[in-house]
Amino acid sequence: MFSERQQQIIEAAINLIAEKGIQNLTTKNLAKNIEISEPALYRHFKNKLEILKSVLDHFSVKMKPAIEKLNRSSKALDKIEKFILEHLRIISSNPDFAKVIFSEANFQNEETLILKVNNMMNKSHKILENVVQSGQNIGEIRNDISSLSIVRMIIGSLRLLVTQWSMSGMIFNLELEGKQLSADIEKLIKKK
Amino acid sequence: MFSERQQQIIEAAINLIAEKGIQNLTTKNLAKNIEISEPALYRHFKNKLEILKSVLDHFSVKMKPAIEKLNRSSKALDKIEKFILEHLRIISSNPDFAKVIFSEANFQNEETLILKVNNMMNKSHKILENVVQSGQNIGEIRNDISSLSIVRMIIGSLRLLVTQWSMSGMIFNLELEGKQLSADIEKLIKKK
DNA sequence: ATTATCTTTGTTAGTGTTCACTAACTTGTG
DNA sequence: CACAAGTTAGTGAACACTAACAAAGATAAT
Repeated sequence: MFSERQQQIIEAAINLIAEKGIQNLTTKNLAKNIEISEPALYRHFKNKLEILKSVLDHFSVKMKPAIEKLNRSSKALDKIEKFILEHLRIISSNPDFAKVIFSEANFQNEETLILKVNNMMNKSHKILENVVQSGQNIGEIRNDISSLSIVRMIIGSLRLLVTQWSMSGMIFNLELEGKQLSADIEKLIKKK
Repeated sequence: MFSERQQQIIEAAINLIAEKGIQNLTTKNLAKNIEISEPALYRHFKNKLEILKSVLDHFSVKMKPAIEKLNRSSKALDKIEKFILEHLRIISSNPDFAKVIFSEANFQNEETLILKVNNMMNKSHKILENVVQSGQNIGEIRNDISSLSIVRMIIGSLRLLVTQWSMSGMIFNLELEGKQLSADIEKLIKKK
């Protein structure tokens, strides 16, 4: 799909965003980062917007395993734990991703980018909601609480954890902290 | 503290950010919005950074009641409910705030702005953590779960709810949805 | 096998636009 | 007549992007 040069550009773009935010992503910085001239970028992407779209696609591909691995578990609670830990594992080993996630909101101006981000978010929310609902149906998860609230708490706390990790300069072990969070969530929503 | 003109500029800045994101906040747009010339802005603020700082200060002042009202309740669970509902009430009646919250992350580049945002967040997190901990101590809140996890779930789901409300174009009733969330959180963390 | 041509990927130099901000001057008010 | 608050005109810097040309390899005709 993407040529080597294109991948190089995408990765450089992510680096630049992670370093100093989205406003650090300029064609000048991008070109300097991979040591080609600025116009050479336009041999590989139509314009800057296409680069940003490709960053999101790259992002979405890298995050895929976090959802695909869910089916390997049979229990709902195990799936939820995997959902949390796999997300954190991927972010942990691609720390730049954490910063790009927060820049998402900065993409506000471009209609197509907003749509892309919304679709990505909605997709994983729906998958998790299905897991929670079927867990409630088979009596694994308490059903005196709406699945929507449970999903909001899981994804909300997950996102906040990543935010805190990123803003703290990544000083704590994200995956370890995630295990604690995951265990606590399980305690709360498990049906006794 | 702020002159009338300064307040007018701050409010216009928030409008612009809410409308099309932080990159929509230009001196040109700001001037046009309040129908003065661009240089006139500099009679009231040293530069654009000072305007952004003032936006955050304005924000912080407006959000204050959400925390100050906590003391009127005696029970921890009531305080948590108030924490959630007051935040949502303020955001609900100042819808532009929701968008500005997400632009927070875009302030990345300016050291002083990051500090301001971090301080604001940390302050309310700590207050809520104290509420949770004393609730655990007096046996109102279950203590088989760390207060950190509980706080993360409350604030995480609160932020996500606001994000979803804002991204959906504010199509649902934020306060109503907040009541549901608050009730569900209470069910989960209440000691029986 | 050699030559001719096309395509890909790069370069240097420069475009117009937008940005935050300033200089210098003006006007209204106490 | 001092001062606060406005104006018009314009600054250099940064931005995304383009025009024109160069080099090198692949393809194809002779």
